Amino acid sequence: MKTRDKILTQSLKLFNEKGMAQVGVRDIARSLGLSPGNLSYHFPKKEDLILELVNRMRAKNDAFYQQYFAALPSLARFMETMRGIFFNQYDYQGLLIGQEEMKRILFNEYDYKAVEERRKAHFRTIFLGLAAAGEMKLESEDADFLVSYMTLFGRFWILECFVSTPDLPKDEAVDKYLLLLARQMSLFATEQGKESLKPFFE
Amino acid sequence: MKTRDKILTQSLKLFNEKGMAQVGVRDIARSLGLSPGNLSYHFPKKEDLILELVNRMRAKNDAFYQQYFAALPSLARFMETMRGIFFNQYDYQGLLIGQEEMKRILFNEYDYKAVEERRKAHFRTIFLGLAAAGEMKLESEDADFLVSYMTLFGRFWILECFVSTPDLPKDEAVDKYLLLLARQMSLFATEQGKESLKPFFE
DNA sequence: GTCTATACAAGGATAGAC
DNA sequence: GTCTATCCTTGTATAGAC
Repeated sequence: MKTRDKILTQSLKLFNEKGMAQVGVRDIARSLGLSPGNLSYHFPKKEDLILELVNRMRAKNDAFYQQYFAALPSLARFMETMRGIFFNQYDYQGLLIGQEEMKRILFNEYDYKAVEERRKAHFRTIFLGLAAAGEMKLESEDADFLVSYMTLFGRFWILECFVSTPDLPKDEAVDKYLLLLARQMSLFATEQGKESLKPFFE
Repeated sequence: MKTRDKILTQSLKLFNEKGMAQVGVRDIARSLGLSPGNLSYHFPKKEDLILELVNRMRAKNDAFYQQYFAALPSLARFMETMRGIFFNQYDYQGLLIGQEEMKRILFNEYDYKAVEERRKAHFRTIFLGLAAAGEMKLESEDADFLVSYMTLFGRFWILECFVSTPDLPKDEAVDKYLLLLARQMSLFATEQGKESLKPFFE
């Protein structure tokens, strides 16, 4: 394993354990038996390290969405997709919980407005697809409402999880919030859609 | 105005503008024409300053809830209460956006598990009261579901707001998320309850 | 009680030797 | 690619003036 990869793996581990702000570059270097300067060689700024981790997390999330769009839409497949994403978010929890630092870093790096627009359009496509497939019944402004719900819930379920129940194991945590998501979806599901959601209520 | 109050007011202003982590004790002192040591006299640790601000925010929130419980429950009055609280949260945005630091500070200071339990019980009381008053129709696990929704939404609407639309003015921001809340409530509202919610859809 | 001056430790970052 | 030495900023603490 290359030093660069070792640094990334170890950093994520430490960030997940103590939070990004609580882990210094010296901590990371020491825990790998490297000099702080060496770490600076691979990642000039702590920010560069974090950004690389963010990109890896995003790549995995994107893969899940691509998988979803590769076959016919159903609420069951939507929920499976979100399950994969929730687990992925859990694995990168350290990045998602340091909101403040994250926000600053991402705002500098990306055109964040465009990213947000894509994010919204993305979910809108998913929900309209589910309606077209007969899984959901969406009237006038229901799609907008669900998109707003999903962007907030999909981003902050993990923060809520670690704030309100810090000791909940990974599987239980994901199941708990997937169940909440399924309940919300079922409020707009057709009979067919409710059938599709059944496995998530057991 | 006493120095102590000046410090609190100015700190909140700076925290709201740049975030807690980006504002140092020296920044606060300089912007008030004080020495850093003087600030240390009034608040030995930055944490003490933040905790005092948190307590002020909580006191205001509590006042809104007390007002709600002082009269008969209705969805209209519930929404009015949340409006007051949302505005208050907006005014203290700097505290609520620095999640990571906040979490660490609060976990050290309070029995956070107990606080979370009270928070949940609190919303449960509100929703069961609304059901008893004929404003909502709650079946088997609907109350649990709404409590989970409300704790997450009530805590993170403001983060979502500043992440996804950083430039939205205060009034529009609060209206936007109150509307989302009203939509969610209306999914469980009786005819009477829907009537009560009408003003929030205009 | 209120404030200034100052010192110290820890963190991010960089320059330059090997 | 790796290391040492060094700089600057930040949170924190304290001695001592008024």
